[in-house]
Amino acid sequence: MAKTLGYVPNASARTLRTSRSRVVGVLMPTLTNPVFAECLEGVAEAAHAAGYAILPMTTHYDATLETRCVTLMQGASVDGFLLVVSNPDSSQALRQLQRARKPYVLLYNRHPKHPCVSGDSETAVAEVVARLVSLGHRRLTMVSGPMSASDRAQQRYKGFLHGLKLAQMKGPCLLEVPFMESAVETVVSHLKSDKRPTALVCSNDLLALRCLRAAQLAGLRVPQDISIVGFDGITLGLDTMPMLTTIVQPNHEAGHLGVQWLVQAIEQRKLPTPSESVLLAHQFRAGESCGQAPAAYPSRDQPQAR
Amino acid sequence: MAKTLGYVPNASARTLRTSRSRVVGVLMPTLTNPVFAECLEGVAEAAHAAGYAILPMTTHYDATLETRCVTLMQGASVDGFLLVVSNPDSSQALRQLQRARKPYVLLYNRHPKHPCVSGDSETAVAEVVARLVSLGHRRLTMVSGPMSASDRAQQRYKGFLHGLKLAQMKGPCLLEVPFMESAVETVVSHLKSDKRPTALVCSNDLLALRCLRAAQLAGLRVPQDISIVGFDGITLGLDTMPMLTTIVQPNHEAGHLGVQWLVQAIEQRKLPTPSESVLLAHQFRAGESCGQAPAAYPSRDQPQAR
DNA sequence: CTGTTAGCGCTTTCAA
DNA sequence: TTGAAAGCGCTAACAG
Repeated sequence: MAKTLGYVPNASARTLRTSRSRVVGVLMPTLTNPVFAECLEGVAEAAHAAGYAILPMTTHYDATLETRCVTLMQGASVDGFLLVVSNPDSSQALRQLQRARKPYVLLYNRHPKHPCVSGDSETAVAEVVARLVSLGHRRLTMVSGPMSASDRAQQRYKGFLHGLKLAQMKGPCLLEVPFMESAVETVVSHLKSDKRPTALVCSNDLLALRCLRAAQLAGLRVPQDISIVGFDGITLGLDTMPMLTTIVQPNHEAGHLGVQWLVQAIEQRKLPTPSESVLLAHQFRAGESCGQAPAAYPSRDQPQAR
Repeated sequence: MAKTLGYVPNASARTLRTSRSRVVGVLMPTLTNPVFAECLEGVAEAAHAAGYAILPMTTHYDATLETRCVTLMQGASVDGFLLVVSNPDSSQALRQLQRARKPYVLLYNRHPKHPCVSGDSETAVAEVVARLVSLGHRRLTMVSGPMSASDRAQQRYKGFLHGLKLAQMKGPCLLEVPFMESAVETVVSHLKSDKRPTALVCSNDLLALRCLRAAQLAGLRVPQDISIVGFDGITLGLDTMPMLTTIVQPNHEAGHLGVQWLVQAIEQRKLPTPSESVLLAHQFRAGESCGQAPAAYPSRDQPQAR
């Protein structure tokens, strides 16, 4: 028969017969954070290139939902999973996948007992701290979302502590702000306190953007009065004023790699192993939100010449 | 037999038998624009609630890709389509769907011959223009992405023209900036020109954020020296400094409605019809980027007291 | 009303 | 090398 005729193989029949769906499930906390949206685009591209479809779901950082979604995806008989979980250690969803011996790869999470594609957040933040210190900053605050909701926040905080220690500075200051709401006010009041920091290290770019606003609301100029550094490298950070200084992670690429690894595993009928985990290189983007520490100690009590 | 036992029906077998996959294809220009990401979340939620999975793809405003993706999705035998196309009028992909008599619903697009869930961009922009005029603005520029890439841009521009006409103003000024790159510089030089506008009406929020930066680079204070209004109501606009004035569209809800309509059509085995198209109400968010027109004509040649 | 059966379109196996 | 046939798990139709 002429195959020039528009013949399209029936995916369901194939799946039924081979018990392989050529679909990978993708679980992310949210798409509202451009980091994940960008990564998902990468995933979609790579999956498509490999002849796979994707089934994406979002969990809003809710571990219960994670489990529910994974169950749902299993029902849809996906061939493998790409996940960003809240906490690999305690994740019920991951345990479920391990029990079922389903291939999966974690994105952004980093954990010795799971196959992960991630950046080295800890080192990156430590480097940023060193950079800030060399610019004369002595009072740093880390601004973070809820630690419990994300192992990345934890790692980044660890990096912060590490950086401080290397610089032989003490009194780590952590500002943990609630999720979406009122972050700005919290930061503003922190910045109005007596011994405010000269630099904010933010655990992600979305938070950093809010800090940019908070600083200005507090009457501080960025970067003259206070430096602000983000983490993630979302494209939007390029258009803020001042342009956000941040650590850029290859979001797109992370998606690509995750898919490639997972697909390869699926086709070879083996599980991705933790030992093959990939660390992606981060990159510092100078931006404009970060500068020399103000000459005077950043307080009203003792103005002081250079 | 005990159904308490973990029985999970096999989706492929069911699809094969019933020739219904319970999957809807979702086509969007990009996920990097939070508007679409938010909408996709709405779609995902509603689809899940209705027992459907989604298959999302992005086209990057490329009509050729639109067609290719739709073909791909047909191959995956999705039951229906949710699409944001560049231009419904000329869309090859839509023609293909019509020929195949596949149920589909357009999101954000607005066209009399297609089933659409959209906002009334035209009216909304005209209202904004009226608002600006009542604040004393007489020189407005519309900043838009490539008109050809999106019917929304066209409608918004139409609204702009309409608004100007109602206010009996002439000399519509349009600044069409290239896609991602260099938008900022283009705007900066526009703002440095002799008779610069006192207000920028942006065809979307992402562009408005760039204008915020451009204005400041041009040495203008927002909103004292220039007002800037966006369109879309992305969450990020709440955290800029000044907070973005914009028209908020119910992105989440648009996704919900689209899914509900589509699913209903699928289950009743009929096609969504253009006549049932839904117009969603927009909402004005005052923000902080918009104010009274500067007392003096906005130029260096004649400073002038209030 | 309950239980049995044919067949959806594909792949894989086995016979010719 | 090519071709026929079985069967994946489900649902719809039909018989008991």
